[in-house]
Amino acid sequence: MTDTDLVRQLISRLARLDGDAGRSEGLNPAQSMALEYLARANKFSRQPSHVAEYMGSTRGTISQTLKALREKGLIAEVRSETDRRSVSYELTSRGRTILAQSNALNSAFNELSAKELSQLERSLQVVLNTSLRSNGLKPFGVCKTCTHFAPRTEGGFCNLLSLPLERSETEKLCVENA
Amino acid sequence: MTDTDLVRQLISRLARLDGDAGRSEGLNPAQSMALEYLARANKFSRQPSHVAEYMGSTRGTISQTLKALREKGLIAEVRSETDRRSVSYELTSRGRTILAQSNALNSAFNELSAKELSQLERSLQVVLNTSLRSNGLKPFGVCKTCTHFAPRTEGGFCNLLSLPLERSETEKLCVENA
DNA sequence: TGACATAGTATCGACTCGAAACTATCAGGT
DNA sequence: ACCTGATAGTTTCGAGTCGATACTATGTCA
Repeated sequence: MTDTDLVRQLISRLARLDGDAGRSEGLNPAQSMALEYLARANKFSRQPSHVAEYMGSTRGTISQTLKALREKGLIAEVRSETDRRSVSYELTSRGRTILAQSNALNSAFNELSAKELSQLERSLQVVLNTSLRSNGLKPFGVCKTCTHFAPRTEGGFCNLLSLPLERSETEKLCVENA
Repeated sequence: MTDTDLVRQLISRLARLDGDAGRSEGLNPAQSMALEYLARANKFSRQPSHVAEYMGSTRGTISQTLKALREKGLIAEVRSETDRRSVSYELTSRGRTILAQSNALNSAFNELSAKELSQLERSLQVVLNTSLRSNGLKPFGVCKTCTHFAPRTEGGFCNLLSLPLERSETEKLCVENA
């Protein structure tokens, strides 16, 4: 029983508590996670394959999860105009409402000081990025932190997609983040 | 998008990566967690109802999970001699082998210094205990940290069960921990 | 000897999950 | 224009989770 084993088990238990929070709203952990991802991802990163990559799952599985969320009226399909195979999802107003309600774990974090919380965030981020890299998975960081991002007075610019970004976009998750 | 939301999402992603580690051994996250719990719990805390409490699940669900682990030959049933309803489980040698192999996330923690790791452990423990308390769940801490524990030169003594504890027992999880 | 609590199991329906097969669409080369 | 192959999503399968409910067997207390 090492220290890292202990931390791993703490993380597992916390994730279970957190995932169970959405159950009262009729969501299981996978559905909560997909909904949260869609809420945080930018408009280039809301396709089924992106959700699958983020969650470390397969397109087939995520197809089912998105179908469940769609039938519950929490997300809506947006078809691409340039690629007729491509589908994107966005939260309905009901989806946003549900999401805001399922944050049971949040109050527990108040026990930590602002400094402890930011230290916690940094440590978890380091461990996550290392694991993702060693498993060949994408980081899905926010635009601001990306190597393709160039800051502008208002918002920024993505050098990979050659597109200007509004300020709100720069806070969102992106598949292309590197 | 608050800081606590971010930390929650980091925890979810890490837990998924960690849970998936056992899949190559043919275990799903729930099975991994139950196996890890049984490996860490003391002999008074290895009954199906204890596993259910630890995992925040129901006896019915855990009954199925334990059945799967039993059929895979990773745990063995031990019937109580004093209460014929009661069943307890312990790891087989095969179970211990499998458990030792499924620790994919561990190397990522090497990125953190010893100090950062212990700080991380402390913060997570605080948040977990707060959440558990506010949800009316048991902490499942190790004997050493329990209010019923009295240290002795070799091991200790449990004032609740009025039983001496070997040194190795004092490092194990207990249902009665308070 | 009840009445009731407790330990565990079985079953149901909705869902996850990986794997594999499948459809539709797009892109490159000839 | 045509064929080939890649890509985006969906469907289906079997094993399993999960909560809820109903069930059996055993223990406890009056």
